[in-house]
This record gives sequence, structure tokens and C-alpha cells, in this order.
Amino acid sequence: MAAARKPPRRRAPATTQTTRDLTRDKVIDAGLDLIDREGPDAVTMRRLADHLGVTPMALYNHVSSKTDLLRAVAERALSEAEFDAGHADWREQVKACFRVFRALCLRHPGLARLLETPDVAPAAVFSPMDVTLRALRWTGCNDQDRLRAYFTLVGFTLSQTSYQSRGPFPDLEPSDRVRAERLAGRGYPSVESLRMPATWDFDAAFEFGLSVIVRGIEAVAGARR
Amino acid sequence: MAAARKPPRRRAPATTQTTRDLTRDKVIDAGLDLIDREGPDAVTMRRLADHLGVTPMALYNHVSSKTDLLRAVAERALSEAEFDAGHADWREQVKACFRVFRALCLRHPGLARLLETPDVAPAAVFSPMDVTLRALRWTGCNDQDRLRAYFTLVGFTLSQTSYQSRGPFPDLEPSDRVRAERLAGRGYPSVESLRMPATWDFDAAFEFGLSVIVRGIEAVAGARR
DNA sequence: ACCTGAACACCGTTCAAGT
DNA sequence: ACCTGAACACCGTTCAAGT
Repeated sequence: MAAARKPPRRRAPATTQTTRDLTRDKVIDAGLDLIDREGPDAVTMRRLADHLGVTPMALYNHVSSKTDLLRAVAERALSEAEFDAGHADWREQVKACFRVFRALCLRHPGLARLLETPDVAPAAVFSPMDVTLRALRWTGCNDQDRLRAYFTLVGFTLSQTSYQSRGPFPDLEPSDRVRAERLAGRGYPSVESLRMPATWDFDAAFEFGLSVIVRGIEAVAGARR
Repeated sequence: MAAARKPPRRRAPATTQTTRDLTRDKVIDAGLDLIDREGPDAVTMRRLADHLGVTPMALYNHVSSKTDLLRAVAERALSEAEFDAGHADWREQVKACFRVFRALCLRHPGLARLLETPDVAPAAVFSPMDVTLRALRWTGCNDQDRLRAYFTLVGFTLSQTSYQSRGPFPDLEPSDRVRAERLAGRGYPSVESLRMPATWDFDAAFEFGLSVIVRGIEAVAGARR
């Protein structure tokens, strides 16, 4: 619309091109903006183009496909974070790493789902992996077990954050689901008899799971050593 | 195509209607078939209708929306399983429950992704939840911690199975990703120095994570008691 | 009550054309 | 080199019409 009103005037001699000249950087920035504000489903080539005041096909000059775009967006988001907290104790180092990971996923709703999607996970996912594998050297685990431990941690973290990021749909909150089902409840006595608080504490739930996994790694590593 | 060739003949007097009379059951069965054979992305109202020899809109007589269909498909798949193995020891009971859960997700590729999708998770997800919460009574954990432990277990299981179900894309297998990145590797020394087998053992990785979480629950519960 | 056919408002992407 | 516009092959779903 606005583009149609604008006549094809000659461009000024290389100065003050205002918001002209689409670049890959601008496309990725706009993609991250869009995903942060409207969720991952809102990221559409057409919507993104609208947002940039350009035709959908203009994006393909800077991005080879939607998958390429999403991978670049995920890479940019991941590059914000420093996963190495420099703790001497491996338990604290691992916990700090995944607290950063979680905070990043919550700051960019939809990032978790992006990282779970095949093909879009960027090379930067190896950054928290590297920190974790290094810390886990102190456990005495072999290479395979350290990698298995990492996948346990990252799977837990991604599933918790992507679950939380879907909110605020009240019916998805654990405590509400439990309550809703209690009303319709038949056949799930241990679920029905749960005594739950009014709101679910996602932070505490994450810390609980993180402690469980770290202590579990400690126990399993000790048994195998 | 085949439907167009068929003239609108009168139906036989209530006998041998062959494959006539679409029912909700048939729609759900066909949906599960389709998702099992071609993956969750193949489940499309139009494709499913084609598969049933019917117009896309005919499905809406038995299913209120695509979400409704997917939820029903997930419910049917979940109803196949018995999560309660009747173990006396809570650790073995929990492990058995999630081994069944995992086997179910692997038998129906795409089920894991369905269960991770908001709104489509059916009420039947409370079945493994009930078994787990009951077993965890033996740990002495309070209601909140038992639920947190359940979410840790289910998140881990879903992420592992949905990761595995995306295969067999060789570039997604952990060991291959690691190897691929090692080549392009810069800045991830602990990743690059990994000594990995040629193929990734998903079963062993799952058992490792399961042991880690169960022993972690044991340790955390003991500390809080 | 159940199904069809046309239509609507979307997708990602290709291709030929403009500058 | 970069962008546009029309088009293609898809989506889920609405609506009016048939039987």
C-alpha cells in the first residue's frame, strides 16, 4: 500500500538512505522482533515482509528459505547469552548454564520450539553443550554418558520452557489442568486428590527438576566409577 | 477421482454398505494410520479426506476441527497402553511407566509432538500421571514435588522420543551432528574432543536419563524429608 | 443427517519481468 | 543486484446447496 504510493524516485547519492536497503541483518532482526512479540506462529514470510514494508519475495534476496531465516533468528538469540559462569564446582556450573538457557528461552518465547524443530537448530546450540561437557568431566563419566547427561538436561529445559512459553493460556497451567480434570475426574484418583496451590510456580518447578537431574548424574556417575 | 466416476446410485436396503457411512471412529482410525505412516505433517484435512474417498468437508460432520481430530487421535493412541506395571518398588514402577510411554511414542511417530502441542493433549495424559504420582508417594515428597518430578520425567521422555522420531534423518542423530560439527568446529573444544561410537544408542541414552532422574528424585526426596 | 462444490483468507515458493 | 507482480500448489474453514 504505502510502497505503491511511492514513485520510483532516484536514490540519493549514497547518503541518508533512511530505512532503505534491506539487508540480511534487518530481516533477521525483524524476524526476532516478530517472534518475540507475536509468537512463533506469527512468523510468516508475508507478514514479515509487510512488517518491513516490502514484498514477500524481496526477503528471498537475503534469506534462502523460511528455514534459513528461522535458523538465523535462533542463532542470533543464542548468541546473546554467555553460558559459562566460571564456577569451580561442576554442579553449580551446570545449573548456571541451564538457568541462562532457560532465561534466554523465556525472554524469546518461541525460541524453545525453534530449537526443537529439525533443521532449524543452529550451530550455536553447541555453546551450552560445550560448557556442560567440560563441567561434567569432573564427574568421571565417559564421553557417551556425558553426552547422555547433556541431552537429559537440554530436553528437560526445552520442554519446561516451551510449555511455559505457550502461556498465558490459563488452561495450560499445570495446576489449572489438574483442577479442571478433577472436576471431570474419573479414574485418576492420585491426580484428583492432589492438593495444589492456586498458581503454578514455574521457577520452583524448574529448580526442582534441575536439582533432581544434577544429583542424579552425581549418583549414577558415582555408581559407575 | 474415483468418487466422480461413481453415479449417485440408491443405497442398498441397509445391508452391505461396504465402506460407506463415514463415522468418527473411521476418521480417527484413518488419522492415526496416516500419522503413523507419513508423519504428523502429512495429517491434513484434505489428504485425510482423499484417503477416505470423501470430500474434505465431509470430515466436519464427525470432527469439529483439526485440533479435535488430533486430540482424538492422540487419545486413541494413548488408550492402547497400560502404564501400571504393578511393581512394588516405586523406582521400578516409575521406570516401567515411562518405558511404556516411550515405546508408545516410538510406535506412533508424531505422537510425542502431538502431546507437546497445546490444546491437543487429551485427557488420557492423566493416565501415566496418575500411576507416577501414586508410585511417588513412597518417596515422601509432598504433592507439589511429586508433580514437579512427574513433569521432569514426562518432559524428558517426550523430548527424547520426539527427537528420535524425527529420524531417520542422519544429520539429526547426535553422534553424527557431533561429527559434522567437529569438522566445522571452532570454539567448542569439549564437543570436538568427544570420542563417539558410529551410531547413537537411543535405548541406552533413554535408560541413562531415566536412571539419572529416578535416582535424583530419591536423593532430593531424602534431603527434604 | 450427511455430503458436495465453490469460495475465502491464508501459506511457501517459482518464475518472468522490471530497474 | 535487488525488487515487484502474477502465479502455483497447497492449507483450514465457512457457507449455500443438494439428497
